Amino acid sequence: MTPVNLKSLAEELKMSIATVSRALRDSHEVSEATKARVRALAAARHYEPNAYASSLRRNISKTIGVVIPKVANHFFALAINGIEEAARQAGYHVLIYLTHDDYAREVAIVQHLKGGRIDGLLMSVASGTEDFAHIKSLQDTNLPIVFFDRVCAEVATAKVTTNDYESGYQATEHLVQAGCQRIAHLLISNNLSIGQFRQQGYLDALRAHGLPADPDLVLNGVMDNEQNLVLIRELLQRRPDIDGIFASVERLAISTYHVCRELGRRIPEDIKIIGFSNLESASLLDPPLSTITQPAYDIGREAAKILLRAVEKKKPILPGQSIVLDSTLFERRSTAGR
Amino acid sequence: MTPVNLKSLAEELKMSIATVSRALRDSHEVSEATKARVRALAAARHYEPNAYASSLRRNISKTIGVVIPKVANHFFALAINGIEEAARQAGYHVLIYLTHDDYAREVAIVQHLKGGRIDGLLMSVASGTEDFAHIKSLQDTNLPIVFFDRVCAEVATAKVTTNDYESGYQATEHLVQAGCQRIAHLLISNNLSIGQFRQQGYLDALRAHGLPADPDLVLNGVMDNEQNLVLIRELLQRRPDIDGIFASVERLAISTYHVCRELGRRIPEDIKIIGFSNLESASLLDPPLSTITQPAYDIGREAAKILLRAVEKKKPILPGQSIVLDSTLFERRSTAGR
DNA sequence: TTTATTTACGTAAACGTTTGCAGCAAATCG
DNA sequence: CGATTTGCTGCAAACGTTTACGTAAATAAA
Repeated sequence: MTPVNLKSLAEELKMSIATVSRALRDSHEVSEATKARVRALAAARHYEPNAYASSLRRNISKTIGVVIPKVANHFFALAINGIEEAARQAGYHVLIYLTHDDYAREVAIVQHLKGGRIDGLLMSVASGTEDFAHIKSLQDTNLPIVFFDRVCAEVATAKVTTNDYESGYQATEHLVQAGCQRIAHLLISNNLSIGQFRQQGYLDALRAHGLPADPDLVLNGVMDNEQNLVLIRELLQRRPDIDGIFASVERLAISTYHVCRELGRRIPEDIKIIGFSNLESASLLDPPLSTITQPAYDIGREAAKILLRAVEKKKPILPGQSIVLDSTLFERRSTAGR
Repeated sequence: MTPVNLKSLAEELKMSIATVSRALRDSHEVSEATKARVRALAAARHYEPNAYASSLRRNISKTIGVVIPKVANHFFALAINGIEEAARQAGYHVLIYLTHDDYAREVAIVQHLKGGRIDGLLMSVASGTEDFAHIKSLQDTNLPIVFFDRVCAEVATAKVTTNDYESGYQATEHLVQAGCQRIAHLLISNNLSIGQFRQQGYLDALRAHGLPADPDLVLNGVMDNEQNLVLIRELLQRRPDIDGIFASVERLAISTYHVCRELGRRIPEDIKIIGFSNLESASLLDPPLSTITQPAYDIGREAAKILLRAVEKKKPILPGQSIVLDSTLFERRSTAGR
């Protein structure tokens, strides 16, 4: 089967390649009559322009990259959903890369992206990432970057986040008002900025309500879920006075449920739990889990919009374009008052 | 900043572009000495080959496409995870497209992919798709395609699925053995082949255990979740004799939980439920949900492997390469016997 | 020594598209 | 009526890479 490209169309129409190209791009330099002829044949032959030739020539790929830690996670899945929606509307394609929260993988991926494959990048950094040279170096190639959720403070660009400090404060206050006196905070990898904000909200809420801030009650989770089960079990056994748990990460809330079941701690009678989560089934858990839920879809969509706007206008992205969206606290039985 | 490409490297090294290119591709036509020099400079300049120029020239993009209905769904999220893993290992990139189970979108996406942007396609068809001309037409361009989970029988290629018939049979039998006499089957869009297989397994299991097959007990769900709640409520009210539910789709199982809660039906005392699901938190639901769980990650990975093997060897994919993986039945309290 | 073979590199033509420039007719203006 | 503009089209050069082919020198074979 002879390939269908500008050349073959031009030959069949007995005009030059240039005219065919212009006609298809709806250039004003082409008469309506020839445009119609060209379009008709292009449609008949199911012509699709070669994306790579076009990208090479125009130095524009109509593709954005998304680098995230994982996809099997409601938050990121919803975010991708929003990103894909915004990209599709703008006629962009979406390349996806998973770091699995591994610094080395993140570096390799970012380096690879310098090949000019994408016009812009959306990123949520790996929890293990402490050095940002790879990202800065990518930005130096004039590639627009927008961070979402797990942002990187050292890189000057727009960030789309949620009100993590306030959410941490609210969650803690919610537990206090439900009657908790000893509230633990479970978070992951405190070098992530969001973890720090939530932790600060937690601390300030404790202080505001006259509760002591006990470092022993702050647990830094790890990547491995089995290990987290052990850590949480140790914590609950070492400190039987804990009567409230604020989990900054969905996984840790789930793990806490498992440990409580194992140890025979009743939720919410013995211990109350609230966690960051985008679980659809939170209300069906036993007991229904109180959550702080981030607007994940909107985060993805807004981040993509900012990025695409910059890409289209070829303007640099300024930190001033950052957006902070509000999370929502859903009160359910896991924090029911006495 | 002057661009770093083969030309600039060649100039600096005072050799031809061809030699630089060959050196970087480790061609045997280049001496080790010059290879070393080239590699050193390339590394120093952080050279990354232009992906589009390379793709254009070699007619190979090192990119595969993934077209799925949605991503905010455990099954597909895990599948993507497997796909990305296999792709990364083989040095491939992953473009993602969501159809939202919309036929028109699927057609548009597939048509768009004819631009030569990808070397191969992984696909799980939209539930609304009944005509497969768009897919066949894409396959006619010699693009290798592998289906997974929601396959398309009309297109001759490899498919990666689970043992849906057996799973439907087992799930139904499991309910029978737990004491159910009137078992309903909730599925979505019966034109999907997987739905048909599961339905057949359901019917055969009923017959094998001497239970009548009542068409009134088979509910075809729709896209809209709110609407499904209404349908399920109607069914349970119209047929109070229903004492078992086999949900072919995770969402329908969740909706059933909500309806049961609303109607005051106790699970598992009044009604037992088992559903296809990849919910990590199934065991934490109230009550824990018995599930048939598909090996989603493996499905994605195996599908990607088949595809990539064909892409690399430039060989067509034969239906004979299809794989059927086994799902696992997890027995939990929602189907506890009397 | 002559001839064949190997090694290492350069030349230049592709891949399909976009676009500055030129050309050429018809239309408009001075 | 000549000069200029306007509308449409073609020519050809890019974009950065890969690779068939050519070639010169070095080595091996005769």
